[in-house]
Formats: sequence, structure tokens, C-alpha cells
Amino acid sequence: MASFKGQAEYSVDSKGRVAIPARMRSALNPEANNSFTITRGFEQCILLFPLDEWAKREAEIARLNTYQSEARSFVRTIMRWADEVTLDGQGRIVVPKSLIAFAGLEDAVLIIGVLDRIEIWNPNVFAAQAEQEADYSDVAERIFEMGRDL
Amino acid sequence: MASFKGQAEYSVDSKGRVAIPARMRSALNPEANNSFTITRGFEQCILLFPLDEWAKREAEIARLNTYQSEARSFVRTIMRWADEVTLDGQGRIVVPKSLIAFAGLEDAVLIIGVLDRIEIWNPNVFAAQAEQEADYSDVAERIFEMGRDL
DNA sequence: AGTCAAGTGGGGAAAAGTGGGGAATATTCC
DNA sequence: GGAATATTCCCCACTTTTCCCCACTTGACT
Repeated sequence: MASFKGQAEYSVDSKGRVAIPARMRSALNPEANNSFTITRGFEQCILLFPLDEWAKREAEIARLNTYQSEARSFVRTIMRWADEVTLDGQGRIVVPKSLIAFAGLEDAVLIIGVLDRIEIWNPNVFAAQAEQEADYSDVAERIFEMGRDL
Repeated sequence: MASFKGQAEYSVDSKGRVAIPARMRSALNPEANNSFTITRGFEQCILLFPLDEWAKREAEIARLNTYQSEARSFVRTIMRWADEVTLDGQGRIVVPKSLIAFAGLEDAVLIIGVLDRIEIWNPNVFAAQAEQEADYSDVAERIFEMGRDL
């Protein structure tokens, strides 16, 4: 599995292009074919999954029973936002307009590497939501029930 | 299996033609022969299945026990609405009038790629029904019991 | 100082979406 | 049966968007 880490603040140009940090590009498997599946996150941000990583997720989704109305609507929502993007010669992707609107992207973006995915945020949206989050160390204690060090 | 994804808002012209997004067209198998089976969905929308994909569904449907009245009525409804359409030179299909009426299509349509099928909606109808749905992330937690990210 | 890699910006060719005309085929109505 | 009308299908033309390529700037490292 690719392991993305780190953050960077880059710009969005007038064509909706966003450069992917060289560090993260070099973490891609060859099987990803320099491409990502781009989609929305649960929070107001955009997610990038390398193609090989996404294939696994999609296989799980495809297993759901679409004769069930809730599953059907769930699959629809996921796939609706998903799209495939490929790095251009300069290491950029074009972000679909619907996702730019969803994430509220303007001139600048915050790009964060999070293990198997890359997140793209409007820096202001990120700051606002980070404020509302519970304290980092409290959350850590809760997630790792024993409160053991990290 | 074809893997349709993404959304687009296109127009319906006076002849009932709707363009299929290039992204989705290129996801078609050659066996689909540039053709779809078009039918109604469970919700108020139109469904497009590539011909090869539809063949599998039809095989499933044919296996149902038609000595059961519910199954009989189900099969009848599906097949009643089904029709075959082929892409024209510009990548469009002609939507049968009965389906335009069923889905309440006007000038604009929302086209959504949902794995093995393409859905065509009146954007207003879609928005209205999306409102009624449970929160995306709640559903996700329920469907994937562990609530792991997607 | 010079080289190289990384990020940024823009121009132009190609593709995609939209609209409409007209021939071929069907349908309806005397 | 045949003419009038409607429908379907194929093709062409226009506009917008997308994609690919080239060029510039900046900062790091030698």
C-alpha cells in the first residue's frame, strides 16, 4: 500500500489544476498508472486514491445488494462523486468542477498525505473544522483505549 | 464489468436525444456494441445497462419462478419498460417517449455513473429525493460495520 | 554561479457537446 | 392504393471544453 504523509499548500489555477507534491507522486505504485480516483470525503474535502488502491474499494462496493434501497442509494452517492484523473506532464491533476464546488476550493489548497489517500482542502475550511475537533491527545486516548503512547 | 462513475449535467434536445459522457462511453466493453438496454429504475429515473451487462441480468430474471404472482408482476414490469438504444455518431441516444414521461425529463438531465449502470435523472427530481435520504456517513457506518473510511 | 527539480501559467490542437437539415422509412388518412 | 404527414436516422456545422505541450520562476544543491 502506498503510504502518503506530510502536507503542502499549493495553488489552484484558472483551469482547476492542482499539483500533487513530488513526495507523494513518488510514493505511487507503478500499477496506479499515474492515476487516481478522485472523490468526496465525509468531511468537506476531496480524496485521492491511487487507482490500484481504489480498485479494492470498488470491489467491496460492487458486492452490495442493489435490490436494497439503502445500499442502492449509498452506491449511487459514492460513485456519483467519483472520477478518474491522471497526472499531466507537470505532475498535476484537473479537479472536476463539481468537486471544486463541493470542497469550496478557491485559489489555494491544503494537500495532506494520509496513509492510503491524499486529501485536498480549502485551507480555511480545514482550519475551521480543525478548531471544532476535540483535542488531539484526548482523541488519541479514546481511539487507542489504553491511552498508550504513540 | 464496466465501471461507470462520475456525474454530468447535459441537455435533452427537441428530438429526445441525450449525450452520454465520453468518460462513460469509453468504459463500455466492445461486446456492448455501443448499445444499451434502457429501462426504468426503482426510483424515478432511467437506467442504462450496456448490452453485455444486461444479458446477465436478463438471465437472472428469466430464472425467477413465474408461477409466483409477485415474480410474474416484477418480470412484467421490468420487461415492459425495457428497450434497446444505440449511440449515434455523436455519442447520443434517443430516449423513448414513455421513459421521458416516466422520469419527468425536461431540458436538462443529470447523468450519473453507478458501477454497472448509468442513471438519467431530472435534476430537480434527484435533488428532491436526495434530500430525503439519510446522512451519507451514517449510512456508510451502518453498511460497512466498522465505519472505515471510503 | 550553474544546474536541476519542482511548481506555475498559458497557447493551440483536438475532442466533446449541441443543434439542426434533409433523405429514407413509417404511418395515417382519404 | 396512393398521397400527405409524421418519424427516424444519418450527416454536417458550430461552440465550448479538454488535453498536451512549451516556457518561465523559484529555490535547493553542487
